[in-house]
Amino acid sequence: MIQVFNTLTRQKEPFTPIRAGEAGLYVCGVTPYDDCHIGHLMGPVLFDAVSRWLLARGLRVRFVNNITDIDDKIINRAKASGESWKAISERYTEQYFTCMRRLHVRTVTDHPRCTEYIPQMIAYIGDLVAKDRAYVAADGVYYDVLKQPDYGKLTGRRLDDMISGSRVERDAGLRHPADFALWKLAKPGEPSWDSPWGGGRPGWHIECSVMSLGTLGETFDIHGGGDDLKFPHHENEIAQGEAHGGSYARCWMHNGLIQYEGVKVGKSDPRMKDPAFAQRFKAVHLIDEHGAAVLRFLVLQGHYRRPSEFAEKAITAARTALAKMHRQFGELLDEPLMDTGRESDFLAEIAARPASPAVSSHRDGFFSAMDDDFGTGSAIAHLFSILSEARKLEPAQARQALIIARDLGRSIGLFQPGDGADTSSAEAASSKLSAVMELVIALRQQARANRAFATSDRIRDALTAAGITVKDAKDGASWILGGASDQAMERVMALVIGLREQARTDKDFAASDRIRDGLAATGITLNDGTSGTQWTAI
RNA sequence: GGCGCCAUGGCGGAGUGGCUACGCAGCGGAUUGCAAAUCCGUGUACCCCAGUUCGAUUCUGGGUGGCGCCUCCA
Repeated sequence: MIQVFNTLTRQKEPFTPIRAGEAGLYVCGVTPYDDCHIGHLMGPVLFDAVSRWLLARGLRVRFVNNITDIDDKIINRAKASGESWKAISERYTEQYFTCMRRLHVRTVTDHPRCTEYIPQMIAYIGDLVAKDRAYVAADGVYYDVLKQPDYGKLTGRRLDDMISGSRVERDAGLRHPADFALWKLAKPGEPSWDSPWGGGRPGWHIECSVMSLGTLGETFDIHGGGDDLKFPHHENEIAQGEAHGGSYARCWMHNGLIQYEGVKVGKSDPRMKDPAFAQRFKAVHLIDEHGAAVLRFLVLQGHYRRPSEFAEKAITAARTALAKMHRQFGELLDEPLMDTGRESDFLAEIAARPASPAVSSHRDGFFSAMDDDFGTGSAIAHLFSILSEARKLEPAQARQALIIARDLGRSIGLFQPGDGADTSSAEAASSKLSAVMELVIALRQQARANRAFATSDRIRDALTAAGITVKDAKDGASWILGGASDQAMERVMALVIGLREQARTDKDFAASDRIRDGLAATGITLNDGTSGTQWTAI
């Protein structure tokens, strides 16, 4: 039995689908008007894990993640840049999709867009007006909050408090300051759709109510979104939804937000004024820099309801931990995913595999952790324990245990084929090239100073083969890269390792250590194994 | 002013009325030319004060501190 924490009731409740064997999940997506912030991916990653688990537990899941592709922010951006609002929203929507793909978010079934639902929205608003739950004002149609006796029930607030509270401002045209726009009449030059109230566009909130109705029905199982959307967005969705159809989402799930050094990194965070600070939270940048697997692991290691710390230290710790797992999986990590249409069979099959008592007990622990409000952090802890157990087992049994851990992880989107690259050297290669080249040039200069021209020429030849041209000048040497940096890195490292190998063969350990130390200073470590020396970049 | 969340060992982060996750870092040892990786071992932490209890980090009340929302936000 799966338990889910419902924000509406503030307690865990057994998950009982409206239609047996099916689950309807709606998670608020983005308004695509700017580069994707890592916070925008929290919902997709977290709810993808939720969705995968529901699938694994035998439910058919319809997972809707909307795109609010028309909004004031997009229009303002278009006005400022001269680009069309359509081009802007399409570009950033595409970026959002790309980030999701890279983060292995695979379970979303629908991405409805606002602009595809305009007629339905107009009908919906018309219904609210007809029911006297909305009214026409000078600049649009507004929802009448006073007609909703329990308005504010999701976040436990009362209308009176909000007025005295401060920032809700009186507007002469509205019946109540908390009334919100369902339809906004267009000003000249703004995008506009015809409606009974005049040309305009939908207000914020209405799109989610209408698109969830269109995809999942009037009432559905789970509505998710970021913690900051509780108010006013979700509160207003509930108001509309209940005014329209009587009942709306049954269960509300809210994910914690991204923070840096304990403080939320949001739109209006003063720190965001620093371009360098803003840059580090851009999704594309983070994925490039740290790898999707590491980020997914970091997020899943915590609990979905709690904030997620994205300080450098936290990311590094996540990478180290994941790298350790990846190393232990070895080639098992890259084995293809099981092709299974019915996830539950897959999970049942994992549960049925033979395992040592300790492994079996942690496998059970994984199931319980996930069933209890999707405790991914605790579930991952059991994975670590299985790996730890595996080290004590005979090779054949150990392999079985590793496969169990891998497949459990895969049930929530971890350990995908190719993930190893995110924790290995390849990613970091290009940025390290110039640091290593500095060392290589120094080694060559030294060889020349010692009149060891054989070594010096060997270095130049190897660099040439790597696509690097060396130029000697009076005041030192410089180099130019002709080809791809990652390939050059591999070759240069092979050269450096070869040089060190030579020194070791000559028992010149001082020289050998100078090379190791020089590399270590640039963040590259060498591992002398039985099959040769491997290198790893941090 | 209103509503809510959280306080766990050096750090991150689960969890439980008594059996003290997990990861990172640290320390000791094995291994290694030296390292790295790996392996073995190692740390009785739970904001403060009352109360309930045989027993509380875990429950109740109060306090303190941090954070979030009440404006745009995922």
